[in-house]
Amino acid sequence: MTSPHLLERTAHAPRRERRKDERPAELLDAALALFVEKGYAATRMEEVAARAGVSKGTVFLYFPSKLELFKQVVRRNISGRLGLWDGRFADFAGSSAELLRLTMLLWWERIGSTPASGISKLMVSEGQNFPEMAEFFHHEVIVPGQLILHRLIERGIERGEFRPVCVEHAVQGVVSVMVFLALSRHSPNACTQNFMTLDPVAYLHHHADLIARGLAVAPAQPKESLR
Amino acid sequence: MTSPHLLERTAHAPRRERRKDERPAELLDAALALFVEKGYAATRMEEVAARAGVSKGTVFLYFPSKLELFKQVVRRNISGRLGLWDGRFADFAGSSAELLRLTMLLWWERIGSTPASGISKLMVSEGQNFPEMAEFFHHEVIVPGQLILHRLIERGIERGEFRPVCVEHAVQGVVSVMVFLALSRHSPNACTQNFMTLDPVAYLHHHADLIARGLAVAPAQPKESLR
DNA sequence: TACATTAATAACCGGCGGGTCAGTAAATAA
DNA sequence: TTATTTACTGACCCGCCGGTTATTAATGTA
Repeated sequence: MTSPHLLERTAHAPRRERRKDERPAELLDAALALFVEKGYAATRMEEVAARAGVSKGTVFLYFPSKLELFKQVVRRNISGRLGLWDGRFADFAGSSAELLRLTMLLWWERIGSTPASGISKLMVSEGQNFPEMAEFFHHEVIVPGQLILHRLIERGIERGEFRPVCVEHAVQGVVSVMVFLALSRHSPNACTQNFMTLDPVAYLHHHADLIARGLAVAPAQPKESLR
Repeated sequence: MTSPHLLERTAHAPRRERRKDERPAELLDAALALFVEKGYAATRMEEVAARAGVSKGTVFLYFPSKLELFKQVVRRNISGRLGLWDGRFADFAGSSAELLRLTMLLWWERIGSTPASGISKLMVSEGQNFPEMAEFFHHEVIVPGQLILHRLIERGIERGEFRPVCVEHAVQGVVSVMVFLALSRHSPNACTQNFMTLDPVAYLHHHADLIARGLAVAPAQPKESLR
């Protein structure tokens, strides 16, 4: 008997297409979706290939290893977009509190609300098992990302808008808000059916207010420093 | 050359010990430690055996499969300890707010502060990939655990201490506090070097206050209902 | 010492999955 | 049309790991 899929295929599409330029992006998108959906270790290279409509061998034609594929995914979806913020800082005229709010909302728009936010969960759950992956993520995302926030807080202090708090702690506070939001979006029914049903944007506004108020130089009553 | 470890072994201990009674507990402890440390999928049965000082075959002598081993770990460390709370409810004389605080602190003492809390993270990160595991955890831990909290909240309402809020939502609020605490303890340097350095007990007291205050029947000003 | 029982072992099996490579066919050139 | 290049394929390799089993030795009994 003749193979049935061959008949089917020849009817409408060539079983082999040569599209060198589009492949990498398609593979990276497929990989991101699967990494977020199933985790790094549990995602098989053949699945990535299948979702991109290609054979397993082709994946290794464009990416030398699974780890390298992951790194490119991170670059494409996170590190590569970190430059967005740099531009905003130089010519921003408003208050640092507004800049902080803008930063958090921009993060949500460009990263948090996209599948890319699933990578955070991935680092939490599998970073331990793949040291090289964790290290890469650290100096490719964590360090530059915190640098952006660091400069933001310092800007506020220098302009006399924020109290001279420990910058590291303040950065920590901002990061934890975003991390928690990212995590909650990618744990379907973790330990209780989706334990964060509230509106993410409202959540961010709320914490932007909270942090800005906590950092503001002597607003109302003397409060403990934000940690 | 003769095998060095053989010489070593014969010097001080029999390479084979028959201790039928102690093995299961030792294996379960080893398994818990490794599951929490490396995750379920990444933990190899041979590692479990090694940590318990036994060969791989012995593990399967006591537990028919990896999944069953996991289930026993959950029973030993979580479900099996859930009965602790039942006793407290019948003869407890104090206020429901105090009972809530007691419940949360007891959770911390018996589960949260022990390695068992790592299982929560495990469910978040791998539940998706192991449906049977997730289902087991759900009706072995989630359901009975939430039932305890459910009865606690209802007790408060019936006694006129709490407002007649949606019980499910209130339960959700309590659970999320404990889940977050458990998660933060088992993500070494996730996305920012240990992003929760504060004292867990203080954290629980703080939220116990917060929730009790939020549930209290008309305390000061009319506030939005706890969600 | 002889023997039975059985806890524990270690060699083994089979499927899976990351990675390889000889070959195939789609584009381009001659 | 023929020849050349190369994007793409799929069969294959091999190490890993969950699970099995034949064998071994520790213990109890007499």
